[in-house]
Amino acid sequence: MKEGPIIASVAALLGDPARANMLSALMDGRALTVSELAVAAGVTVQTASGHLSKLKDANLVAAEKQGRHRYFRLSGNDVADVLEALMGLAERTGAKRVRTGPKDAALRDARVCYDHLAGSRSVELFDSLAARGLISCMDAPTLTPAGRAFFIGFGIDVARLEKGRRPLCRTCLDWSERRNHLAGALGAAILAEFSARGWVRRGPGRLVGFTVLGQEQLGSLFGI
Amino acid sequence: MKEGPIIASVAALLGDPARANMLSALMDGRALTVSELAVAAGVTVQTASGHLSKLKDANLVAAEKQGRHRYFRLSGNDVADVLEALMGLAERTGAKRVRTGPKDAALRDARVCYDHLAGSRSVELFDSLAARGLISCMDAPTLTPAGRAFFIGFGIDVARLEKGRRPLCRTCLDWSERRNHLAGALGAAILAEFSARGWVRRGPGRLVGFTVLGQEQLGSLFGI
DNA sequence: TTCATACTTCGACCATAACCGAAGCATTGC
DNA sequence: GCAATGCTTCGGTTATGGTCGAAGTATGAA
Repeated sequence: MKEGPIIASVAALLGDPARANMLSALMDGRALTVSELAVAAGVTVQTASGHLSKLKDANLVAAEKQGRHRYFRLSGNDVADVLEALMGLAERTGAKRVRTGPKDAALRDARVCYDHLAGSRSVELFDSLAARGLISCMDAPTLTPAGRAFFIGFGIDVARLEKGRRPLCRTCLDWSERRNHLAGALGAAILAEFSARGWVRRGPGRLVGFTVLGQEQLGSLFGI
Repeated sequence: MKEGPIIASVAALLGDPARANMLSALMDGRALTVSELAVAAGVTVQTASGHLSKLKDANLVAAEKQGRHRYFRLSGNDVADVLEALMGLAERTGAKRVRTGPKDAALRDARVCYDHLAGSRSVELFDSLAARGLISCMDAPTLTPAGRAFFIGFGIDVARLEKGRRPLCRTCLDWSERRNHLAGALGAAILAEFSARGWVRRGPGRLVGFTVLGQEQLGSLFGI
């Protein structure tokens, strides 16, 4: 029953403000350089470098060298998921937010969670997909034949996604809504397709805004 | 975008080995005294007392006084969920277990997650319920009319559960299986009923063992 | 080659907090 | 009442780790 320490080592890494800020900055799925992350965390580069090597040793982030830059990204979707879950817990237990910005409401509406959509719009989308029988849900959500046809028609190469190592459908507990939204390869592909169609536009950080076109299409296609 | 610190304060609390051990000990849903938790964490009572007041201030645990004892329990299911998620992440990223005990395999099979079942048996149960149309799944799992009838027949007072503040069905990401199992009021009620029927027996800590009767019934009722 | 940029390593400093011994309350039992 | 148990508070020690300045390495540009 000595599983305490195993979680402590990971949690301790997330428990430092500087590292937490860096990981938060990475939650939009982009890869950032050491200097960018240093700014995000409000520390010097050498401090950031030290933090990042610890995160790398723990496999929470992955590094990629490109010229004289070194790009860091989260090592996987599950890291983002845990961060979301921690935000939810912090919210529920009333950990005081340092400074609740004006972007907060917009973030609750729609944001990026690593590589897929999160926020109230995303939860509604999940509901709609399930209600229309495009997705069925066992222990993990599954794409129905109807859903498969729908998304192929929508322009998503479902067959390619299915070939990948990554599960097609996953649930992810939404930080602000405390309900599930769709993650996994399909979740990522949907965001990519929305973006390609000009339905959404990336804002600073994790922020995502739906365009007028996007709002219309979301309404007519999914009834949201 | 300063949401880093908000998660850092919670994560820092989980990041101390002594506190992590105490929280792990509480994951079986029981309430424990300060002295018991001190033993579990391997520290003196006064140290444990200090840790517990911090956890209490952060609303991660709740305290209840009974005579000269003070009982602590997790403040909610979501705390246990986050701990499970952290264990999953630690597992995936290869944080070395300090000492992988012989109970490990048994724990993967069936264990308690705060107040409901977790482990491979639990995931299989969820699958079976969904496959039989007793539960349908939108963003959160929902009890179907057939499922409602089934569980009433099973001896669970579904109406009473529905009246409570707590959601009837919830998913919880299984640490060992990395798939969802059933949580929420129904999940808790199922464990209670299994226990009352003598299908399962609590072992030390989070361990749960299925009795011979339980195995048979699980097979005939759910095909597991 | 020389310079500039991006990053890492080293060393020293400092603050936080984990820890325990000792003492102080509170509750129960005798 | 007095003793015993369970827990909390206080004080002092210790050490872990976050921080930055300075120096070192690697890559790219002039």
